[in-house]
Amino acid sequence: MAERGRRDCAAPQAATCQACPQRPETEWSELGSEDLALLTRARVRRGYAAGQSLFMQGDPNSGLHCLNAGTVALRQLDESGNSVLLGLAYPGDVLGYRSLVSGADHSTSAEALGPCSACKIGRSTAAALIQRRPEIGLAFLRRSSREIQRLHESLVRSALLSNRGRLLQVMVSLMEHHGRSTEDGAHAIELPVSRRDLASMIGTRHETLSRVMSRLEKEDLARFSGRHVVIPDLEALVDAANNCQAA
Amino acid sequence: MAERGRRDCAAPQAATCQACPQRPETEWSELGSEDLALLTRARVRRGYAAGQSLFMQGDPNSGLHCLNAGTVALRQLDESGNSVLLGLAYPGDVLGYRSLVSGADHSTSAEALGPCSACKIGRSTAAALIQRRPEIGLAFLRRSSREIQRLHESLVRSALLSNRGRLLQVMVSLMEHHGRSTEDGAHAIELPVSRRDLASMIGTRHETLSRVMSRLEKEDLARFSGRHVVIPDLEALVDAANNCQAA
DNA sequence: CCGCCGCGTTGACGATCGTCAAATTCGGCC
DNA sequence: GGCCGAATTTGACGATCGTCAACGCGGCGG
Repeated sequence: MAERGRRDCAAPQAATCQACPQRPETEWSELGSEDLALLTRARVRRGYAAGQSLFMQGDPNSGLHCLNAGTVALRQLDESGNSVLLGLAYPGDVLGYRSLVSGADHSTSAEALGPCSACKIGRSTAAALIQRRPEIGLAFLRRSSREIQRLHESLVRSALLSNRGRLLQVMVSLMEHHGRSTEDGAHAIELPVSRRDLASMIGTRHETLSRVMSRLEKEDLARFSGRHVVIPDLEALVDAANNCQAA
Repeated sequence: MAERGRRDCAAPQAATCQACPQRPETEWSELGSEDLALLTRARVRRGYAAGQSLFMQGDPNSGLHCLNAGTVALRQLDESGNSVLLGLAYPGDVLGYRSLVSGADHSTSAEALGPCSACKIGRSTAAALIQRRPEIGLAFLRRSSREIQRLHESLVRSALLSNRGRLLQVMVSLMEHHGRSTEDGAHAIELPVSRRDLASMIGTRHETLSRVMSRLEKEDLARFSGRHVVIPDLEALVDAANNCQAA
C-alpha cells in the first residue's frame, strides 16, 4: 500500500510530530513530549495525488488523518450519486474524528484536490490517546463547535442569498487560502475546485454557475479564466457580497 | 428573574437529576450518584412561555440548558434581521455547550416554541464537571458529531432538491416528533412553527411556501389547515420525498 | 365594539433557474 | 502533434421563484 503517485506532495517531512509546523494548530498542541514521541512512532505519513481519496463515504473509520500540505475536499454523495462539496480542509486540519468517536462509518469522502500529504494515526492509537488525555477530546469538541458554526453560516447563506450572492460570499471566503494580491493592487484567486464542484458548493447547476460568472464579468467584479480569477476591485466585490439580498 | 408566564410548561418536576426521565439520553447518563447530587444542587429549573428565549444570539454564555419538556427553536439572524430556523431541540437535548467550550458568545438564539421547561446548569459548574469527568466532554463530542451530520444532510438537501422536495423531506422529519397516526390509517402533523419559520427552514419565502403547499394539496399528498396537517397516504409522501429530484 | 397589526393566502409579473441540446475548449495521453 | 473524453460555455424554453400588492382572518388592546 501507500503506493506513491508521481504527483504526491513533496513538502518537507518533519522528523517528529514535535517538530511538525502544523502542530500548534492541531489537537496535539498541548501534548507532552512523551505523548508526542508516541504519536511520532504511531503516525504513518503518506502522499496523495490529485483525485486520490484519504477515505471514502461508507468506509469504516480507520483512524485520524492529520493534514500536512495540500487542500482536501469533503464531499458527500446522495442516493442518486450527485456529489455535494461540503467543505475544504487545509494543513492543520484533522479529519476523521467524527466517525472515530461515533463508531459509525464515514459519512463523507475526503479527496485530495491537488498533491497532498497527511499523517495517519491508527484508530486504536488515536482512541487510546483521547482516552488518556481528556484535553484532546475537548480540543476536538472545540473544533467541531467551529465546524457547526461554519455550517450554520452556510445554511443561513443558502436560505437567504441568491446564487449570485452565494458565489460572491464563497469567493470572498476562498480568498483566505487561495487568494493573493497582484502588484497593481488587484487580487487573484486560484480556484481549487472544478466548476461542477463550485456549483455544488453554491447549491446550483454548473450551467447556472457559468451564467452567474458571466454576469459578474459583465459587471466588472471579476474575470474568470479556467481556474484563475482576477478581481480588479476587491472592495467592490466584498461590498457586493455583503449587500446582496435574497433571490 | 425566573418570572413565570401564565403558560409555562406544567410537566412534573423530577426531584433529582438522578430521577430525571431525560437523563439516559443526555451527557449525564454515565455520571455517578455523587456527581448527580452535585448536578441536582446546581441546576435551576425554569419554565418558559411560548416565544420566550432561553438565550439570545450575541449573549455571553451563562451555562448549559437541559431541555425537559417542550420544543425549542434554534434561530440565527443575519445582519439585515432576517431570521433562519436552523433546527429544533427536544427533551433530552442540551443547549449552549458550543459557546461554553469555545468561550465565544452564543451564535444562535434558543426560543421556546410552546410552553417549555429546562434546567440550567451554571457556567462554572458545567465547566468544572466537564473538566473533572472526561467522558462528559466525549459525550458532547458525540452530540456535536451527530449535529454536524444532520447539518451536512441539510446542506445536501438544500443543494440538490427543489423547494417542494425540501418541504417534503422536512415534513417527513417532523413526523418523528410532531406526527401521529389517526384511526383510519392516515397520519397527521401538528406543525410547531409558523409558515414564516417553516419557509426559512426550507430556504424560501413564505409566499412561495404557501404556493408549494397548495400544490401538495392539489396532488392529494397533504392537506394544510393552520398548523394542522393531514397526510392521507404517508407512503406516497415518503416516496415523493425520496424521488424528488433537483429543481 | 372597533381598529390595529401580524399572519396567511392569492394574483400578477419580471427575474432567475433547471433542463435539454449543441458547440467549444481544455487536459491528458498516445 | 493529434486524438479522445471530460469540462465548460452558450442557446432556447418551460418551470419555478421572488417581489409587490391586495385581501381575509384572528388576536389583542383601546
